[in-house]
Amino acid sequence: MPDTQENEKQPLHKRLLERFPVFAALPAARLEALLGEAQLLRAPRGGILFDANQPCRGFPLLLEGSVRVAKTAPNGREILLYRVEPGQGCILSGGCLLGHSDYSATGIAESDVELVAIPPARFEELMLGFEPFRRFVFAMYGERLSEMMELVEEVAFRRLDERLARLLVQRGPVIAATHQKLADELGSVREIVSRLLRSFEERGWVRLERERVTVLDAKALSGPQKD
Amino acid sequence: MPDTQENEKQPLHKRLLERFPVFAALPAARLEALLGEAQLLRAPRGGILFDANQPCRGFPLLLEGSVRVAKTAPNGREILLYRVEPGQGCILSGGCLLGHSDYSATGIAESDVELVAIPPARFEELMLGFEPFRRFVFAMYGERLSEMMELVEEVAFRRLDERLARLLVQRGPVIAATHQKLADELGSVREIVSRLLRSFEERGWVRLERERVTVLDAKALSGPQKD
DNA sequence: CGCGCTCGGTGACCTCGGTCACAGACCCCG
DNA sequence: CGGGGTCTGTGACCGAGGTCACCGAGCGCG
Repeated sequence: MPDTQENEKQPLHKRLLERFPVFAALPAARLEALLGEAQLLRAPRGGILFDANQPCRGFPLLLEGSVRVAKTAPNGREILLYRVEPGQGCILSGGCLLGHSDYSATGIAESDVELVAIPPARFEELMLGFEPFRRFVFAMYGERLSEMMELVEEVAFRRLDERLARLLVQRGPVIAATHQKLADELGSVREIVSRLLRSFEERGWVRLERERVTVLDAKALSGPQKD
Repeated sequence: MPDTQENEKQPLHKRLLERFPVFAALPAARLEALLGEAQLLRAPRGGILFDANQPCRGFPLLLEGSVRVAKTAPNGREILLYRVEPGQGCILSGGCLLGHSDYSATGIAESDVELVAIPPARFEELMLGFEPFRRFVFAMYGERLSEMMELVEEVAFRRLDERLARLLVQRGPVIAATHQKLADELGSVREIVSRLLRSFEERGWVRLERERVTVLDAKALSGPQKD
């Protein structure tokens, strides 16, 4: 089946399927047509993919890299809402394609990013006529929604040390990030994060180096923060 | 109970269309079939419609009353995520129907509630074959999602006095609720809400009576809270 | 090498919001 | 009318976390 007619398309075709197995069920002809109209976009690390109050021009499917979707406060503080990873689409775009409103958050490339943007008309058509894709998009919505609800709960009720600890644990044994970046995930400020990290270090739970945090005792970090 | 169905069905048919005009486009036969399988449910004020970690048995369309969807913290504090009003469906249910996960929040009837529950199979079928409904559900998702994102921002960055003030303004000139209930919307506690309300009253922005807050100066409330 | 930048550490200080403990105030109802 | 619930007002206290100011350590680079 894989007859190459155009040099560029075939690898893309493959990569898309790799990241989005849902398209395997799409008849070859339609997939071909889809890829013909979709554009492959790249953005460098730090590039702004979308911003509050911008319309959007296509539904993005992420192939490579990761996108940070965050809210920014007037005073410069930020909070991470969620990350878009390869194999996921950006849900916000979906909402704004299907509907009405503009983006209400900012999307920044955390690393160099490659994505396929499906033009609105094609997206509509897919949603309409390709059930697996619809299911895929729906599942994503559902997931994001409950993530957001979790996040609300966390921000409303959990203390910052707990939240930081959880962040460290779930982001693996070695985190390469400045304290500022960690603060920007939590919606806090650098000094506080530094302070807490320091206190974790004093208890032997982590090791601190420049731009790097190493988790030494995940269990203690996960446990209750009383002292 | 379901042998009076003939009597019940006709008004129900009408009421559903009234609240959910989207069904006007559904062929009469299919609507008939749908209503045949759907159940009309009622719950008294205060009834728990769903709870964290419960599966769900149908997609609810709210006809009457309002449902409070909230997260509860172990220590008893609560925060309102959103309200479901007549003419809306409960989005969480959608996610959990289409997918996987259980509820991650609690739904409580704020007043006596009437809803039509569409069984999963019918819901699937509607989503699949009835484009306006699909669009309706999608739009709801998008809307809730951005509401949740707003809420995250608000909880993370706004002070409680601002949030309370906004709540009062947007809930109309007269709010009939205990301070405790207001606190439960904001994710705070009674004493603090009382304190803030008192301070609003001292500035002449509201009038306080038992179980009632009257907004006197919406503009001042909306304005910056500095002083 | 020395300059300048980014990153991290720290202490003083403040404020918002939560906690506790009560005391009236209001209200329904027996 | 009296008494027990619910609602609200309040004061003392405290702790988490934000703000400010500043410094020093590491690092890249001409």
